[in-house]
Amino acid sequence: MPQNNHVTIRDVASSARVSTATVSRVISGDGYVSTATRERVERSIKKLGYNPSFAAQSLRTKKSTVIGLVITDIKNPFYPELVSGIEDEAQSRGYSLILCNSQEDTERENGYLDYLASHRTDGILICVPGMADRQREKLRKFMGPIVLLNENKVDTDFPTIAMDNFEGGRQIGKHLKEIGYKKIVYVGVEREVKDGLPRFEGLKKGAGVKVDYISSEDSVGDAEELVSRIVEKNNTPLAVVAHNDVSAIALMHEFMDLGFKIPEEVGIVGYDDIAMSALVNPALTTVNQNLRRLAQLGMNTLETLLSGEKKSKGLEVSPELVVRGSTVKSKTKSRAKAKKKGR
Amino acid sequence: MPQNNHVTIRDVASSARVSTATVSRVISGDGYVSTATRERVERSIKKLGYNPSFAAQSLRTKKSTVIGLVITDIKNPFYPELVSGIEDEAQSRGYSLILCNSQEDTERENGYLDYLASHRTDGILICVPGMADRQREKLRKFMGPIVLLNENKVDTDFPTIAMDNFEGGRQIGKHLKEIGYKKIVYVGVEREVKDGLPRFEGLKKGAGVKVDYISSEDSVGDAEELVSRIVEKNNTPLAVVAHNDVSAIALMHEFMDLGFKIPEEVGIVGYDDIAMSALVNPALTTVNQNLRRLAQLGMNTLETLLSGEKKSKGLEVSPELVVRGSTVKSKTKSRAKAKKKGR
DNA sequence: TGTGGGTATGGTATCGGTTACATACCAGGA
DNA sequence: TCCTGGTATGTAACCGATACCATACCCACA
Repeated sequence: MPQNNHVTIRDVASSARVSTATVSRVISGDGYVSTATRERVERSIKKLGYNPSFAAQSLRTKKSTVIGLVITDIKNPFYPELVSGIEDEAQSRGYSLILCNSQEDTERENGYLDYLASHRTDGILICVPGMADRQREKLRKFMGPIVLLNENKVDTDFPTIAMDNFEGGRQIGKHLKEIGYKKIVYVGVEREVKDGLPRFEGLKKGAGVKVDYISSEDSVGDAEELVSRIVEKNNTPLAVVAHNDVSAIALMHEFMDLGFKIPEEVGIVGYDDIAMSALVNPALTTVNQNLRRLAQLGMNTLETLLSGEKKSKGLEVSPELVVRGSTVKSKTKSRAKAKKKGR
Repeated sequence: MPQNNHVTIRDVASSARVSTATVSRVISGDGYVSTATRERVERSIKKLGYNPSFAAQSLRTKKSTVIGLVITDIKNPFYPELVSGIEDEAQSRGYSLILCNSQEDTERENGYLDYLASHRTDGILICVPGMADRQREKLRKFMGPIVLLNENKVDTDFPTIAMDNFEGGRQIGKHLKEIGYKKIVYVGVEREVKDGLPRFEGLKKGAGVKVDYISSEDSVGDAEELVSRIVEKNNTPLAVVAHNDVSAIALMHEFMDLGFKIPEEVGIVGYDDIAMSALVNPALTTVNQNLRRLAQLGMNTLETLLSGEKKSKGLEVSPELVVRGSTVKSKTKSRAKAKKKGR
């Protein structure tokens, strides 16, 4: 741990024999500075190892170049891809992120929102279903733009980047119809009806057949019980469409344990296209939500709002079906080899 | 977006008819304030919706209550658990996190370190193998404590929380020996020799038999090629120990594709115990690194350093073997039902 | 020669808190 | 009665940047 006291703009100024104003101009890059002076100042900065104080800058300019990202739980495999995308977008625009893991806890949400307000965070991205409703008042008080990600168009007046769940369902339905599944079961989670309903509707539309809706309380915990409920009422072949990949993988393995052949007797479809879906056997047919695009649109919207414009709201991201072995028997080895790096 | 100008401490002061000093005392909770005054001030704060400016506080006190967490890539399934744990620990101690996804890019590491310095971040947690070596100088310049997580004891003078890789390897070896595997192959990734070597040594020690070391460039990408190399040189039954779960799952499915029976002909062991490992079929035997504990120790160490103490360094976290179906045929259905919530 | 605009730089108030110091009151002990 | 120390509150300097304003120089053009 080196010298306790920081190098300030004054130190740089006196070292370069100019005023602090000039140093400030060099740093920010606007205003007039002669080339000779600029170079002298830059040398001093490097020599002294000067870093401008973010607190002082932020206090004076009332900008923080920090944005808050509120999610429910980073351990949920849906989020890392999104967080990573947003981090990239933010980084390239000169913003940094404060990560807020709300864990679906209203208290924590509250605390974080106060915290973000205190920090004069320039803006907030929220990807927590239903939070906008719960925290309506606090959000309204926040000065600065707020963008909701993956929120079903609710009655908020915040700009929203939605996912086209209907389209995702429709693509699944169309695919299953083409393969020839006559019997389709949709397994949804009660907490997620808002996303699930349009998917279910899209699925029916795309498949053109009747689709059963089975609802569970928890998406993974009771795979065993869910599967027994399904096989009790239906004959194979049938297709099972789950609300997310984790759930789909649990269901798939449960079916396999019971001796069902995948995909001949039971086809399985997930949602999200998490990394693992390409690695299980058979690999999972699923829907890629294009989170990269969600991240981009989210940051774009936030940035245009930041620059003062009143932005049109209501963008939507189209998902894309990814067909793998859990619905189609591959002739060759079609199981995707993920190119992810291990730790 | 409400009023553009923030409520300041002066607004509160005049509303409560006291000085700003008194309001400050109420907020910070130290110094003398009479009960009557305190209540009056608190009412004003609530009424006006006052949030102290973090920038002003931080500028004056030279503390930020923010710590930087540097990792390589949040998409790597190893990290979410760790990040989540650290976020919890930080939160409960009153700190917030700035998440730095370095993506193993030296440029980005550099940029982030400058950024953290500018922000007068109180401390830094680094969980990027090898980064301490690369960034030695920049880190030394940073005023404020730095703790390295999961770094093999290198020749740094930073406090380190290490993982006991030898012990993890030893537990795997002991387990495989008890089951009766005579032939063991360790698949490691070149970039990860530092973690891998002690594991390999522990594995030999625990198993008491010769162990082959096969090294690959990428932990997942070339599962097919790796498996063909393994089966070419070895007869079943054999056990394959991979450097991480993602890699192990890829290898396992490759073996299954080729018709090998798991675990009778080929036993598979991973490392990390990521969420998915309990959900694949057969479920993966692996080593839980106890990241929760790592997070706790990391934050503890950082906090004692923050409070000025010169802390002893060199803590170590013990891992724990988790036995599942990929090494032991389960009589009953032993596949763990993960209780994680889906999205 | 005077004027005006572009260029270069410095002086200093200001952002919104914290905190050292000063002030003042009150009670109890010498 | 005076002094001391605990309690309660106010005044104002300060943290480290930015940015408005002033100053000064140079050169071109009328």
